Amino acid sequence: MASSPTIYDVSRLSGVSTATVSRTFSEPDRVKESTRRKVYDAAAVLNYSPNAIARAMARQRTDRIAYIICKKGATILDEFYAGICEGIMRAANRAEHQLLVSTAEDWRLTVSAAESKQIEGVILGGTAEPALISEFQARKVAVVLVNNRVAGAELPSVVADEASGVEQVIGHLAARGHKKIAMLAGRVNAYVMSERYHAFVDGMRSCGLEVSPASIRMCEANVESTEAAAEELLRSAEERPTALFCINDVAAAGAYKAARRLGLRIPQDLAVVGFDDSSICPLLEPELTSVHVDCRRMGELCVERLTALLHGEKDIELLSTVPTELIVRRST
Amino acid sequence: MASSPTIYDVSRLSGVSTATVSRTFSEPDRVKESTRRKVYDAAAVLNYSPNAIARAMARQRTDRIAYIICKKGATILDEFYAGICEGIMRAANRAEHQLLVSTAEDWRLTVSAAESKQIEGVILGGTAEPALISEFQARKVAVVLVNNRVAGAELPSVVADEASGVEQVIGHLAARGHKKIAMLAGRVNAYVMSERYHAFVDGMRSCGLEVSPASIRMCEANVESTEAAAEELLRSAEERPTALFCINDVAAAGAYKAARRLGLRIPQDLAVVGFDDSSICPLLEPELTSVHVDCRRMGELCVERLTALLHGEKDIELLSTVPTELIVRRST
DNA sequence: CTTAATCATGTAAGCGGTTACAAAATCAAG
DNA sequence: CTTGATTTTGTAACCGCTTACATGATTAAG
Repeated sequence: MASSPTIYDVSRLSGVSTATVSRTFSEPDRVKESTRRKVYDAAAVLNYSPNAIARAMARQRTDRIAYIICKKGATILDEFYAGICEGIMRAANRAEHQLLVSTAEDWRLTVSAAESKQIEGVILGGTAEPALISEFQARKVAVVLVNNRVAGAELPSVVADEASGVEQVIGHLAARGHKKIAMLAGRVNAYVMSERYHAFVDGMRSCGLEVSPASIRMCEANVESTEAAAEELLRSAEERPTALFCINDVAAAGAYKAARRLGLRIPQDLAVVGFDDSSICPLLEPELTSVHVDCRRMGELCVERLTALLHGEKDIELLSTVPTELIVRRST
Repeated sequence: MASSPTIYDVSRLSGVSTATVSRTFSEPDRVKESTRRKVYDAAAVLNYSPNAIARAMARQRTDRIAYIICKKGATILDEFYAGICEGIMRAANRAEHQLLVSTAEDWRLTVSAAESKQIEGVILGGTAEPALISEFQARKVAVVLVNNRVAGAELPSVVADEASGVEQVIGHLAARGHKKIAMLAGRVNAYVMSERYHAFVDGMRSCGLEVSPASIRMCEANVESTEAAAEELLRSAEERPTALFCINDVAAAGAYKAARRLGLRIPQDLAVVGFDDSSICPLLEPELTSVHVDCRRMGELCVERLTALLHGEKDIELLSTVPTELIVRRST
């Protein structure tokens, strides 16, 4: 760290007061053109740049936000949350926010860490514990949810347009003549799960297709579990579904395996659709049709909402929805 | 943020001086048991926790580090770098470091951001520009490299034991009777590329196997490119290789596609091995044999090295290697 | 019971900025 | 050339914590 030049050094060298130097850097318009030049020159000579810590201290404002991923097990490794993180990073950078990233292993710890680190706003990704949320609110930390909603709480949420995504899927399959469409509903996240589930049921109904209870299978969101569930589903004699809508791409990979084991060809015997359009889609064979979710955009929106909250703006949109788009590939 | 309680409030309520309160929180042993209790009690009543910013200001030490991913295009979305990030996050948390994550789109910006944000140490992931590194060094910011090495620079590097991983691959294939082993060398990262390449050549030699120039194909590290390259490689009549060592798992997925197109069965007609043991391995059909790299551990080691540097320790290990392990699955 | 050494605590001066307030400079109009 | 309004600059008091140094309390040794 050595001893970097301070505002005093710049003040001395440029011959103006420290107040003026300070103003030159934080509100350049409030200082006369000629002095501004002098200050900039001196700063350049000294290689000075303002100390963000001292500034935060004096301003009583840190411009610091955090992104906390609330999901057991996977964290930033989850491609979806990483995509959101990416968007948050970019936007935070532009808005000159400092970004701290962490996971919510233990919400007590998380809160106290946030407290001592003087975080002003927090973006909670995934299924945030209500206790965590209210703890933040009690401490006047601005909160934005992403990929989640909490009924009643007056919190801005950023989500994907799950309903539209699911509709597109069903529309696409129906247009291809599929009537028996089943759903493989891996348990990913309470909010997402529920959205996609209801959208599926509604979508089927509005297309005049039947939803038998047997056509929806719940399971864990890993390959083994989804493979087993898919196999059961495809085996259930009666009338084997001709298309399978999977709650996410990993579940679809499980379905692929089950299909292969049962000797079903994709897409001839069975159409498969995933969700998220993650990087595995083009790697699978055949390439997987999936619903694209612009998670970077979601991250950016989070920062926008948070910034609005921090600026005390009124009438902040409480629900921001990012469009989804079906990417048709060779699995349908 | 409201106005949180300060050390003065605690001082007043507990009846001791601010200095004692401060000591109670930063060096509890230097204060008598009974007063310590009083202070803790008062702090609990007020719900006080020390302000990290003020502390950093007074101590002239921020305990703040950054992880900068130096890779065009992909960033935290790259599973490998995300894994490292995960490890860094955990370790930084334990060491009570604040962690800032960013990408090095433009190294000038990156440096100046780091400067004003008072970062004490930085972990550079991937191929860091030499200019970036020396700029940090000039500013007395501790630097640790991960997944990269720079000749001559006296910087701690954390890498995976690529050589051993490649050896295990070749040993495994040789033991299964493969003689014609080819390499699909997608360009991932200068350091990694070069390590795996040389390890391949050396490993083949030491197993007494021949490396023809035609048996190594270079290409970009995406599916399309690797698929095309693999197809060419497998078509080159002469003597078709019976095993394919791919520089990473994505490249292996490309090889899968090429094999399928050519009607080659995996593993009967062609064995395929990847590298990184990423989450796609168990999703592919057949499941992909790959070299596991413990990237979380790499992240943790980075923080350990960085902490050592910051503590001014001497004799810091300049090269830390994380073991790799071949995970045999059904593709070989 | 001193005296010196040790331990525990208090006083107050920073750390590097910001900003309320006051003073000085500049400008426009009479 | 005044006068008042406006712009620009300076002075100095914080922001919340740490820590060098001084002081008071305690303990061990003589």
